[in-house]
Amino acid sequence: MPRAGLTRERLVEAAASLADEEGFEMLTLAALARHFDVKLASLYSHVANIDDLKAGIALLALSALADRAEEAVAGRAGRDALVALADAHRSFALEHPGLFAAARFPLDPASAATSGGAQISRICQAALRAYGLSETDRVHAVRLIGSFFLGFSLLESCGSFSHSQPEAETSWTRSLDGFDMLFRSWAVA
Amino acid sequence: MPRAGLTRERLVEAAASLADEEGFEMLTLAALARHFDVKLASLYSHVANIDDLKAGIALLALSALADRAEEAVAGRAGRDALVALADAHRSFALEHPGLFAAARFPLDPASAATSGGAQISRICQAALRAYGLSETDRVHAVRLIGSFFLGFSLLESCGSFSHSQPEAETSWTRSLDGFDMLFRSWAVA
DNA sequence: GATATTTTCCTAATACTGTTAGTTTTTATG
DNA sequence: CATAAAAACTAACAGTATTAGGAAAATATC
Repeated sequence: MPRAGLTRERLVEAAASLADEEGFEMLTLAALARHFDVKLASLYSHVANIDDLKAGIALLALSALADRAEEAVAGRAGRDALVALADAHRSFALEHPGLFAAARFPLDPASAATSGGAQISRICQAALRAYGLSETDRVHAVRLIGSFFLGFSLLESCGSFSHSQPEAETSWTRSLDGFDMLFRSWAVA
Repeated sequence: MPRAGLTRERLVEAAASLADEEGFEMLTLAALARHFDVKLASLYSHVANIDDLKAGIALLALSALADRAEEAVAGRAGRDALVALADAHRSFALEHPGLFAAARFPLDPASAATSGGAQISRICQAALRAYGLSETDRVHAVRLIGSFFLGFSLLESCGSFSHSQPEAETSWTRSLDGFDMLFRSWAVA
């Protein structure tokens, strides 16, 4: 029998696609093996176990989100940068629910520190620079919008907003306008 | 052999405790059966399957959170009500991580509509009444703070804030002060 | 109180998933 | 070509969820 040509990278990428299609919770080594038409135990030459695979997807997801965020804020400042950053997060969550879920898989501190997560934090910091906030207020602002992006995306994608008027979209832009105003009011003289 | 005296209610409550101790993801029918010193299959006289059990925990969690929220806002208005409501959410998330996770288990529309979730939404609406917002702005405000409460609690409990200064607590109160200011600026004349 | 009935709990069996150990087969290297 | 390394396999085991059907306890009925 010819070899399947498996690779840790190919496995992680295929698993990421499966997660987007079927849900990160539904992801299973057995399903991944079936996808490559390979026996389940064969995967263990490339990943240590299922948590290792999931950590790989998490890193991929954080990296992809960081790329989007970086491109979104490039050449923008102030309100424009804030809105672009926000939309990058939200569209990522809506287009890649599996990756978005994977991004919250718990990582060991070492991987976390060098992951796209830390990168995203820096990008957010930079995106808010034009507001001229103090050091600590910029941290508060990053945590505020990060929490909001995450919470809103979660609630929207599980349908929490779909049974009341108005559209989720409207609340999104209204909130972002509010944050813009708030951060301008936080600005130091 | 004497009977164990199982009940759907006892099962759901014990499972909720297990979820708080070991994590909602780690919850298993087998572990629950061991807890009651009963065979696994015996549980099926009281719950339909594991999703049914999880849905039961979700309803319990939403109801418990609604109770906390209701008590928190009682007799308070404006900023006081907002902060009390926020702290009720955050303390619930920190004290009951398993229940907090369970509260996001997907429910069928029928259960969801009569669950504590809908109740919490109404409590939030009421808590913001003193700001004198328009109908739609009150919906936006509820969605905004709901997203923030959820996102912040998630990030805090997975340690996202613990590797940078200042304390998460500080960002929490700073953000709530910001929301108070924002909603006052949204108020109609 | 004896009998019938319902409910609870059990045993047994099946189907998945994840994991490890050890073996064969392919590929790369000298 | 011979040999070593890596990839994929077979086989086995443990854990979880689920269903079917049986025994026994609690409950209802006469």
